[in-house]
Amino acid sequence: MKYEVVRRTFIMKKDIKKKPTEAELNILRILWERGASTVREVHETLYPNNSVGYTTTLKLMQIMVDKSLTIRDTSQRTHIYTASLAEEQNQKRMVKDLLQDAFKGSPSKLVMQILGNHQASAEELDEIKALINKIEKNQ
Amino acid sequence: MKYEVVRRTFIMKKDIKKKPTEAELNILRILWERGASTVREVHETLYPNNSVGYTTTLKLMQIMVDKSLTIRDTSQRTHIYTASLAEEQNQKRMVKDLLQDAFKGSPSKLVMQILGNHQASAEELDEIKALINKIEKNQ
DNA sequence: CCTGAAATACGAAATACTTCGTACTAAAGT
DNA sequence: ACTTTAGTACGAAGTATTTCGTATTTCAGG
Repeated sequence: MKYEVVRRTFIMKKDIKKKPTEAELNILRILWERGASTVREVHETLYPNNSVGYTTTLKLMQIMVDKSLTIRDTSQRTHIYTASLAEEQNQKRMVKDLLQDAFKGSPSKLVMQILGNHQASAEELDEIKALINKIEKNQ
Repeated sequence: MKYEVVRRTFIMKKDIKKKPTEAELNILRILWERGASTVREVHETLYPNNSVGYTTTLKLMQIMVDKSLTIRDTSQRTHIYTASLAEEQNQKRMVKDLLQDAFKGSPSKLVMQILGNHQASAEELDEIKALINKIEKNQ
């Protein structure tokens, strides 16, 4: 029996998710924190003393729509933006990069560095230990 | 749009070491790995197939001297470069940034993310647990 | 309807980062 | 001494990213 191979060809220039730039990440952080927001809301949260102009934020957020980092609802005059990249996805990528770039791919070295340099509560430490125990059981 | 623009200009301390760029970090990695090296050594390690020109690497390493990211010994015709930023210092900064930028400053969240997504050996996990126990005793 | 505030659209300047070409210099081999 | 080779110096082109100015649009209040 022959199977018809149905190949869907996407012209997906727009769908390639490039790593967000520094400025884009700042905006994503606000969107993750606040949820769907207008340009003005993002702008005022990010630059309470207008250290950059409103149109700068606007432009950036428009670029992010092009790059598919955000989605926007244009049904009203004032557009509403939402992060399309999930916060967790981004965390995953950033950790992967850091691991690669600065810790020669060794997760344990990275973990030891964090624990050695940053305060965590007793509860948090226990939680981590519990996770380790769980991992050890499964492997 | 008429907004009163009130901008604040921050004047930065001059001796603050700026964060190395992507390309600079690539070079630093080689220097940390190999120790003191010539431009040619770094270049050939980094681009074994000459995907970028020699003078590009040279220029970058010269810029890094300006920024005090490296030190160089010019007593011989062929200069010898050394990383002035220690690898550990850099790791510390990068982790701090990641924590700040993507994990709302919560080290335990970050640790959990790493352990959940990256394979570590039983020995490494034990090592981490040992460290946690030590921390718990001291706090 | 008109006007003005508040929004979007968009080109382009400004800045930051990377790459390269060319000039020059010192050392080594002939 | 002369030529080749391997190095540095450095301006400037090429990209990527960020910022802004100006034009245009929409809507609400008089």
